[in-house]
Amino acid sequence: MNVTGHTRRPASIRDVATAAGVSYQTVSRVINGHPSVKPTTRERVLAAIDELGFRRSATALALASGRSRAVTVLTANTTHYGYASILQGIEEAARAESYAVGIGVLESADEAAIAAEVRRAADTGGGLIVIAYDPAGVRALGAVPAELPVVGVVETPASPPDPGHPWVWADDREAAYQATRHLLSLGHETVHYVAIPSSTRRTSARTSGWRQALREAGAPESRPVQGSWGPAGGHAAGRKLARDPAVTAILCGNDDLALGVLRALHEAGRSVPGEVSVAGFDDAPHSAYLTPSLTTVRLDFTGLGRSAFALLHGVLEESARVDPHPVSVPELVVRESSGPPPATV
Amino acid sequence: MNVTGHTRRPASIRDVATAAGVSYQTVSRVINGHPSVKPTTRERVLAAIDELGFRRSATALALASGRSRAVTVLTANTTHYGYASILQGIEEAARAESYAVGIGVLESADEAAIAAEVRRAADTGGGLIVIAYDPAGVRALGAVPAELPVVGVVETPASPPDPGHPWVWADDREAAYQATRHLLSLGHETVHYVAIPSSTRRTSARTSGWRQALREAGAPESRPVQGSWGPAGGHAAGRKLARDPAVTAILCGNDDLALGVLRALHEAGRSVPGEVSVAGFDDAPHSAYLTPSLTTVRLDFTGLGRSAFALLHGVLEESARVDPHPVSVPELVVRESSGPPPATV
DNA sequence: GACCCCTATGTGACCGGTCACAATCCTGGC
DNA sequence: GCCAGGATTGTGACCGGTCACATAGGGGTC
Repeated sequence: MNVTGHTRRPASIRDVATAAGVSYQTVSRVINGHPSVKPTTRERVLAAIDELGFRRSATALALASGRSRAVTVLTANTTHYGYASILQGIEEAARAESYAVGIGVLESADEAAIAAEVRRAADTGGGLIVIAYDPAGVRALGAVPAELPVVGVVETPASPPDPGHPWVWADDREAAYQATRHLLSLGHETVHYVAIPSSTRRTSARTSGWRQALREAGAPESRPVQGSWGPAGGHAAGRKLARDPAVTAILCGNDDLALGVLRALHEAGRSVPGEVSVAGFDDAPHSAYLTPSLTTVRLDFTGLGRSAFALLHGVLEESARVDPHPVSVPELVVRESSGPPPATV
Repeated sequence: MNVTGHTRRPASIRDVATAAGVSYQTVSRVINGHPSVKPTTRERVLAAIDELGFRRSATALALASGRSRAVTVLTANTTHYGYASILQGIEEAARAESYAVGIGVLESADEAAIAAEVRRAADTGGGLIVIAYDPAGVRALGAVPAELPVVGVVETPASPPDPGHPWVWADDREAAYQATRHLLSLGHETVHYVAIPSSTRRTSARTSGWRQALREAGAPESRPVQGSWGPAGGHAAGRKLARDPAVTAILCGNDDLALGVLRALHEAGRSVPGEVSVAGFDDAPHSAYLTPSLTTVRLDFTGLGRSAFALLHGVLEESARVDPHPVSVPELVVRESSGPPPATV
């Protein structure tokens, strides 16, 4: 029955209190579901709340109680498929717990800029989730003050930049291992690798999974070709590889790189999968519709995001602690872009 | 010189005040750059701030002053290229003005769910930007209470769902018009259209731009084929169109749809652009690397996001009002997927 | 009937800032 | 030397909630 007219200041608990003829504390008890409130009183208060259109101020709640029910996600990018999916997963889980989701983009990998961004995020209050798949993210994770509740979404669980912080990860190493084994099992002598920018100075999880598969098979190892995140990087790398007739199988650090590689091979007149097999990483939505459709490894980014939030939620609230390090299992998706090597050598 | 040890409560302005030997109000004046503070005093306060590592609480600021320096972006999706790019643009502009960016995903188009999400966003305080490219977004924009500062990113400026709210838009109509003209100019008798889900019950801006070009050229008009957002929808639509030998040119509502169409044509054995020309919409990063590379219309989504924020910023703060309805000019990008129709009919 | 405990409710202080107003200091003009 | 008036600085109340503690009524129990 909200027949109010003018744009006026929203109702506070004191407004509700006077309307219901009780004290503000009683109103507070009602909205918090405190047990010892007489049913009739509760009814009266609820009616007043309804009539005045009262909504509890998140700001005041945060200030008074300390707990803010908010997460800020720090990421280097929002447009890449993997990042965007993780974000979507976080948002989904956060919404279910009625947490607010904030986002901060780490535009530059510059120490000072990152520190500033981390401070800004910290000012917001609440928890932090840092997507640390790239140098900027890794630095940001490292720059988070120890007392702040934070969860990292990392590439390599073996080397968390800051041991005090919990993290989630997808098993990239296993995924790369599987993809490489798949290519080797088709008969390729070896597999070349086009890498995404490494998150650390050391080799990435994807790189080491690839290498491990080669070693186990006794296949010759080549240096990974350094790519970027997008198709342009893959295209450049693909041009180099296309010139080498010995190259018959290429694993790419993500599907966008693979797309660029595919294009470069096409331009060089090398057929896929006839002459060269290509495998991607991530199973982006478009990969199934490329021509040739792309063999890749599917990772559950959305689930990863949800896990990250669940973990943070556990850190923030005593209530439901969760399994510290959930791992999603990668799934090899074989499509048209991979096949046996050319018959004769 | 922050040699503090334990994890203790962050410093407040009163802590700074006692440390500097002044009143809390003076500290407030210093952090707000108020002119009438004696330089020596200011120095002392700044030193204390530095030493205690003081950071002004955004929460307390918001509560006390009312202004919250925050934007919440409401969107149906974060993973699609266009949406993600708009978001990135908003974040970029917001960061420059040191605004916090929140995000809420409209998972369902259900009225109640949307209303709940809008309320949640409103609770956060600050401004709202609603990406109203789809039914969920349009509804959300409509559900925003009149007193809330909000900017819509809409598809069709002609019919803003709520006239009270300002909006920005990219000239989708012009873009579709250009793309259609391009295909017609190559000699195609007509152009078929695979549509994205319309944001309104009426036809979308893209649809009407396409139709206008057909009318002006006196080309026969067909009913738009209803697609979805992703490549799967395009694939389904493409299969239908591939069966009709009269179809020689297809415009798609976005690049993902075009990808699906391309794939369907390939599977049906119809060559692109030999037998059929295809054009997309948006110029997603991967479109240049497809085979054939995709003719499309580039839209400056990031710029659109920046404009949206600028507009909201103007609404929120008296200071710098901006040009109410900035429009970015679409740019036709001709690539391999479009060409003249087959020689004989 | 005194005593105790539990239920139901109210009161004052506080979270960390801002705002409006009062109080003090200093300086120039006459 | 006195006073107006701007420059500086301080005080109390408030934003909208929460928290810790006090207060008033009922039942039991002995």
